[in-house]
Amino acid sequence: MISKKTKYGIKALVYVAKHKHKETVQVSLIADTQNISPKYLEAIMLTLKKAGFLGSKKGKGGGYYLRRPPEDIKMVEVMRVLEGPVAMVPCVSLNFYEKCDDCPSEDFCSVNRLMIQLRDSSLAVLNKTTIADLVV
Amino acid sequence: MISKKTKYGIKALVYVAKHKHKETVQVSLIADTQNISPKYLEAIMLTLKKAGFLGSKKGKGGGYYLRRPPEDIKMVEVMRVLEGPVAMVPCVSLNFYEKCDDCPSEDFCSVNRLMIQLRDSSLAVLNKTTIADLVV
DNA sequence: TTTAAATCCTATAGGTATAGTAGGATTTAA
DNA sequence: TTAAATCCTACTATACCTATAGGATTTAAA
Repeated sequence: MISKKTKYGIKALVYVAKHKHKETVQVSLIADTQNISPKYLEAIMLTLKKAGFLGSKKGKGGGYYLRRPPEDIKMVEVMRVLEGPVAMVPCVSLNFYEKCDDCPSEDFCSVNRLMIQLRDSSLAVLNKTTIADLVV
Repeated sequence: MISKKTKYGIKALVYVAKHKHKETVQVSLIADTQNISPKYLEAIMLTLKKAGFLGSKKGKGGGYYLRRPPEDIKMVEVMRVLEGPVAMVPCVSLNFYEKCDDCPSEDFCSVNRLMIQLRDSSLAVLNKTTIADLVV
């Protein structure tokens, strides 16, 4: 299960992507139309900005805009920023690798190989899908 | 990320599957060899028993055994029992469906379609893999 | 110059799930 | 009778999620 943070973040990115390049979109507008808690969404937008997906303009008439063309933003990047690793165990994560405390060797771990397959099947989807694909 | 419960549960099933049919395997042995907290594993084994994967024998010389041939136990069943839904959002779950509070319509939800693709790619892996495949 | 609108930032709280632990009840082979 | 094993209930500690609160800062426009 993905977190609401991830779900909200994707919805917000798609919403912003529907607007013209550099046209600012306010958090309050996104929150209203997408049924998201405004303050919570604020924090999510900050995260997406720090990750480089969004730019912002402060003050009256300000808001957020996409910094990259939507067709260039792969969902795998978005997921890693919002949700974390694509892999379901740290020991098969490409970007967030960690050794398991309980496994003496990954080569002989029964779970390991299954998780690699799941990771790769998810990566295939997330690598070929972009924000532009989610804009209807 | 899957829970340790799921990881431990899979390892335990695979461990039991390596033994002869109806030969009992003790929780303490699995816990020792797989580096799992014995009491925690106890609870997991109970879950797997109630789900029909394992049978048990109480008392001295007792333990757990597989109730079904390992090549008949699909990983998708195991995952659903231990981890819950395969889908990453309830609104695309086949076995644990729930409507989203925030979405007025699933047809127009940008997240929905991506999550269906992720679900199906995971299902493809989990449907074709069995416990027997994880036994080396 | 003032005001309102907007992002930005920190701290905190409440709820829930995870990963156990504790202690005993029950069953069974030897 | 004893020891070994599953079975069962209840509890705890920690971390994470989902916000909320309150303000600081910046900016356009009146």
